[in-house]
Amino acid sequence: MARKTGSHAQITGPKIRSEALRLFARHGFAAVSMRQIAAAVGVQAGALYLYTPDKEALLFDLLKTHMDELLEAWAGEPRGAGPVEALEAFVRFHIRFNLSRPDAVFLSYMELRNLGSANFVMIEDLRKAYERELEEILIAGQQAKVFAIPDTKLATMALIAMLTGVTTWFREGGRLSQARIAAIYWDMARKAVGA
Amino acid sequence: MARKTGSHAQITGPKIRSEALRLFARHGFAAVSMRQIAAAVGVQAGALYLYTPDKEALLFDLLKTHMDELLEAWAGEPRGAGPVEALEAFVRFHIRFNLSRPDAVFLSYMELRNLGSANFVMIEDLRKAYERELEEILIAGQQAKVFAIPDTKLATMALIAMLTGVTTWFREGGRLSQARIAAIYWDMARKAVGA
DNA sequence: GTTTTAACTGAACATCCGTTCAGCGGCAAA
DNA sequence: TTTGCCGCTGAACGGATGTTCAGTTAAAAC
Repeated sequence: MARKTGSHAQITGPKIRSEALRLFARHGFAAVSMRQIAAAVGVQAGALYLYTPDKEALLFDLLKTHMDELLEAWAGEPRGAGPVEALEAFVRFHIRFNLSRPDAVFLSYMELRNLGSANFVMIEDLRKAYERELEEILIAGQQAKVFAIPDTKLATMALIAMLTGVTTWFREGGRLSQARIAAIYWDMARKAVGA
Repeated sequence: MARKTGSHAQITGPKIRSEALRLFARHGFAAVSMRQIAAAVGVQAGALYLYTPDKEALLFDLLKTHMDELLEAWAGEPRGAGPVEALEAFVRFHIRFNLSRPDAVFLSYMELRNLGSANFVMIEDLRKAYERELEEILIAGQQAKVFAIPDTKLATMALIAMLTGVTTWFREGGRLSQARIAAIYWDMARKAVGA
């Protein structure tokens, strides 16, 4: 046997990435074998190597794509005039974006350690760039005296950790809607920075 | 060769747990082999099975011990009279305890998925019990009208995520001392709940 | 000084791992 | 109708995996 009916290159590639993402997020990078991914795609293990040079590159591709999309989406996000409006935009954006990609968020926070050092640094830098976006909002608000923050760096890490945590417990169709959750988190974030 | 000079049972057991904890936290449960743990301990792989029935039981033991110690330490922690004082005690305790055991904290949040369902539920229940401790403080403060929280359950998750996040970036000897960090986080937590 | 026992070795088990590659079937262009 | 090649198979590679166990030795018990 060889290729099944029809041409599949433009289906198989994306499907490998989506199945790998799902499996890595569920069981962890090291716990998922190339054969498991292949089986989920409906293909033999060898075929995966037409789309990725090796297993780590597959993980890196998923993480890099996620971070690129995150930064690009935030860059295209409308935000208000002042620091308070900018912070509200960031809070709502972060929750909305992360809840739309729970698997990728989980991977980004858990599986960085499975990357070689060069790849690790690349993802780490993208993450720092994103954190810097929030910190600049906090610094602007601090200078405009609309925020009261003892340390903008710590506040950045605290807020991001708080917001990202939503992905660990949120379930679609739960007690609260996504909009309600975002409103509550914005309320807490606003108070936390003294605005 | 067999046993080296001296009796080692009371050394080897704890050493297996501490080395396994370190390696699991660094590389992930699935990525660490029994032979790697054995090598770190200074023993052959087969000897590990005198101390644990299998690899998953070793992970479970680490997680269970961590959660037990966490709950026990909090139970023995002095806390003030009112909800505000209790929240301050919780914030400072959580940061101090988690920073003293970064590997175990990391494991607890990342490797639950490698547990069988029975073991998973046990650890999950202990975690819920700990979260409940915080929520009860928030509920008490809400009723006493010293806190202004839209939703105590969400506030619980938000605060714990914020506080636990410290372990992901804190490095001994960094820009800020642990006491200063705890003070800043307490400031933000207090504001976030409207106290 | 002898026996017992606790602590560990080292080899073996079947199975799985990531990765490579010669070959083949189905499709499109000529 | 033939040719060429894209997308994939299926087997194979060396090595690693978790786990078991008969055997061995140092120390403890008598």
